[in-house]
Amino acid sequence: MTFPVGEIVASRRPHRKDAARNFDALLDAAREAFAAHGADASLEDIARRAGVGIGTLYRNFPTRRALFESVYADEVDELCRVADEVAGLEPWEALTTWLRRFTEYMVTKRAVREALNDESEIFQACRESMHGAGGPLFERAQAAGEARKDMDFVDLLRMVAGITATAFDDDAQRDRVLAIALDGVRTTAR
Amino acid sequence: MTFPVGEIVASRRPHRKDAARNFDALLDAAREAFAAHGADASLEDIARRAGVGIGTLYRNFPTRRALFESVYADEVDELCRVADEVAGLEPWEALTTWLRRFTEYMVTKRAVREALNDESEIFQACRESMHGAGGPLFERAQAAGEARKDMDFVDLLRMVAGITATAFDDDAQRDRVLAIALDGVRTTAR
DNA sequence: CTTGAAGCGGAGGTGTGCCTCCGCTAGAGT
DNA sequence: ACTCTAGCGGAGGCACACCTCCGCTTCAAG
Repeated sequence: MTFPVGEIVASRRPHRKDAARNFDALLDAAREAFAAHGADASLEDIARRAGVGIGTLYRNFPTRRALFESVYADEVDELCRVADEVAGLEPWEALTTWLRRFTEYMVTKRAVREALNDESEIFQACRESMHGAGGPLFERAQAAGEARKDMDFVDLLRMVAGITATAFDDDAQRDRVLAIALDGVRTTAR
Repeated sequence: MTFPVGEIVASRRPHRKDAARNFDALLDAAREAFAAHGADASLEDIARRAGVGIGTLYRNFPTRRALFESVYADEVDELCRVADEVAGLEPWEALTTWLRRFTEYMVTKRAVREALNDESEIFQACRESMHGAGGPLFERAQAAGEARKDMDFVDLLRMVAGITATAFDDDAQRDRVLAIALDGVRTTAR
């Protein structure tokens, strides 16, 4: 089941044309900055890259946390949408396709984790939302005898998250390593 | 084969008693700080925790990089020693035992990676040294038919490194996930 | 015990990021 | 076209980390 976390962000988007444009530019710049510099990207730098003044950043996102949450919620929303899209594929195929998209999401997630030590409301909602979206894919694979039964969805996400967070020599190596680990998941059901 | 990277650090250790004590305290404090705060741990904070003035830190480690390298080299040295110790165990057992120690080392490594974008001499030496130590363990497991042959030692390290770098709910979960991924490595040789 | 030099520590100058505040700009409703 | 208000931007005060420099301390060799 998909829960529209993204709407939380959408509802904060200003109505005036210029303001809305700035809002979007800030989110984009922030996503990039978090991917590149992690949790301690400079807010002033984000504003600069978005082509707006620092004041505008603070008006839209009063705290550092608010900015993180918005970028994060946006990403989760996209992830839920993908889960719906792959619903028609074969069980194992659907799961791995979704996991591939999940790895991209992890770039943002890592920065958020770093920044938000304690659990915020949105963070909690996103977690639930994501589990609601991806969990069934995994359970379907288990039911089809394609995934081992002595692990749960959280274990799987942690594994994939970890592997894709490291620096690899090239994409080929990352895919190879991920495939090997997934072989462990596929190992005849126990 | 073990290459004594640690001696590079040992050779920099001052001779005077108080100076040597400070040197050690700084390395300890730095290791802790890097583990806790990553690459951007405050040098002033490290000096404070070590109970020395900031000047003393800079005398021993003129640049941020020098401090990172020393902590890192120390850790690698330890890792090489462990590789020798497990040489007597069964192939698979030896490999996994060493990998367990490797996961601890990763905490330091991650901070170093963050800090040292470009490749330094010591960094290179450490990599070689570590491969010299751990590589044979993996090859022995491959030869014994305990590890798949369509991956190399670097792939394995990346996988383990990634998995152990993520935050887990508890140690049990981390061990479980790591075991599953290693099942993928063990999968009947191809 | 004496003494010289190796080593100590932290004050202080510089840079950078955080966040607030307020005079100015430009969109939207009439 | 006019207005009025939501929204803009960036100057500036504060905090903190980096790194240098130099007068004081303490080790250890003779």
